[in-house]
Amino acid sequence: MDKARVAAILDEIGTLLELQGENPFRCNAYHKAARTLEQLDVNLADLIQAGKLDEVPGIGETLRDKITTLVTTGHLPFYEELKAKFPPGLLELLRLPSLGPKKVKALYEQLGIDDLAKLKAACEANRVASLRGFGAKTQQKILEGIQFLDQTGRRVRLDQASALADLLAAPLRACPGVQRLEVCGSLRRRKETIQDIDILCSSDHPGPVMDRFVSLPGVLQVIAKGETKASVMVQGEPPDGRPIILNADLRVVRDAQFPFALHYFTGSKEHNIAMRARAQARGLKLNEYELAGPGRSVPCRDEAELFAALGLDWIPPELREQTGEIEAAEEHRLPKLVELADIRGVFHCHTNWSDGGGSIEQMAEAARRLGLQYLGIADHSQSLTVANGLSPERVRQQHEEIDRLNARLRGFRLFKGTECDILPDGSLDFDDRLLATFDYVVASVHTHFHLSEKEQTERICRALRNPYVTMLGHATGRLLLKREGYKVDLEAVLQEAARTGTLLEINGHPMRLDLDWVHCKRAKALGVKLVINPDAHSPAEIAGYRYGVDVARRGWLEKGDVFNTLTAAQVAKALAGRRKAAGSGARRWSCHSPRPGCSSLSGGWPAARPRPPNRRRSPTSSSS
DNA sequence: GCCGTTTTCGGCCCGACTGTTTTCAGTCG
Repeated sequence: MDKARVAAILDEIGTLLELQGENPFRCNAYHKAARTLEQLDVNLADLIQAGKLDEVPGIGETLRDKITTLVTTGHLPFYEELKAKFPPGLLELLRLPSLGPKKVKALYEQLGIDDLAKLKAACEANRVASLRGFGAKTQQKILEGIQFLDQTGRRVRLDQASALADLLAAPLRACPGVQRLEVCGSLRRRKETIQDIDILCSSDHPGPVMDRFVSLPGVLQVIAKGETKASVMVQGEPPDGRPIILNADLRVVRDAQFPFALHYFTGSKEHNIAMRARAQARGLKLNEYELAGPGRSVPCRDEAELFAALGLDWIPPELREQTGEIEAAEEHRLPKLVELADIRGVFHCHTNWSDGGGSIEQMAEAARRLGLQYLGIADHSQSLTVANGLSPERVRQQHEEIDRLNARLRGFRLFKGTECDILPDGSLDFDDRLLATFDYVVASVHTHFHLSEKEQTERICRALRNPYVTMLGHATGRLLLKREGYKVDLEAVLQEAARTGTLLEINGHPMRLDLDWVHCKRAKALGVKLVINPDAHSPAEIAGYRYGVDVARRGWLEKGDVFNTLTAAQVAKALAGRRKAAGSGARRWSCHSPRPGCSSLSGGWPAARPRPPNRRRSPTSSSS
């Protein structure tokens, strides 16, 4: 059983124990262990094999044994017995706002309600309001919550939430008396999907900004409104035109409290708990209002001073996941994270030659307007007929057009690429002679998602061994909130990428954001270089690489870890060297030395070990 | 269920808000 599934089961155990009325700290231990496993950047089975699972913080003897049983046998009698005690629909009830384990338990025990349909019927028959601890308002909230769940799955994509948050924040900033205002929470940490928008502002007169907040356009319902805290349900229309509904919270504090509140409401929860513990170890108390000890308060003008007061460098919000950032900040070894402005070009872009919406020239103009120096054109390959994949003949025609454009464009460079399909057996959709005519090759899986993990992993690893493959596109094929990725042993893929010196793509398309930040961290540890691409299918989508930069930052990546922070000249040289080496059978990046300030690998970059020439030809590939 | 400069038992972050209650439990972040 894989890590993600184990984590999901532990989380569910925690919730079931809550429903059973167990000690909340025992329940929390399961939730915490689930989070820890999700963020673990090493292979779980390897950890068990090495007998080191209980060295992971938060995993003791009991959890070690349960996790080991799950991973090795695929079952856990404890979980199955616990689950059998409750009807399956009960967990669904917990997704409703204002319903926690205690209320769900009461509904089940007193009214026999064990799914959303029964709950809705009971509310409509006015049977819920009369229960002890419930009332007319709770009943109404439950009904509204059910309606809300029907409309949305509660989480939305980062780009959608960002757009909505900007719309909410702008008018609040302009409110009289507002001193500082920031969007906090998972949006500030740039998580891939978002459940709530948290807005924090400082003001000596909270009234006007609170009133403005609950009357903003798009507010469907005011869930709560006190003197300094309000919560609303708000509808927005992000750029893609599909309406989304989200919870948005506003907190107002005094300006002197702002840095503490900003830190507190940015999270993550685990990071905050560790910071509180750190304060406590120094005889201080840290909460959303202050850092204080007996009889004294430690004033801080901003977050940097707050971190400094606890002996830490300022930790960028993206790193605040309690995965070692506090220790790194203490030892002054936090990474200097890659920034949006470091990206000088992108490689994975489609044009109207395949399934894109813009011409090559329009794409180049859009890239240039974004301040990029170069753009790689990587249209689909021949077998992806549904996306109008290019035949070898059309590839040659496209190359002629790119040559013509390059002769005309001043101070901007187009690179010839392809997003070449990885066929089910791991061979590529174009033969090596044709592949050799591109500046670079993005190899991607677009079909046969159903293969077993072993087959899929072998398929991808075989593709990476093709010396003409420059980078692996969207490594898991996931579509956020829509489709799970295919089953693949990413650790094996990362190891193969390290061995072959293949770049790994961080797909910045906000619907994908693939690789996950956890795997970025692991890739870096293995010495794999990454490349941030927009997977753009229109000129407007090129800018989407910014979300890939967010993922890279969450994955602790620095400028030197990301291939497309190189200049056009450096990229041209690196790609040419790589192609030449591929032709001679020993692929190796030959390029400049890393720039000062970049984290570097040994020698040029990326440093691949030489490997045997590719002796295979794709059985299904066409000749050129 | 975990953990230990509070160390093998007892603490585990804690404050705002709501709704139901009549002083507080439950939920949320």
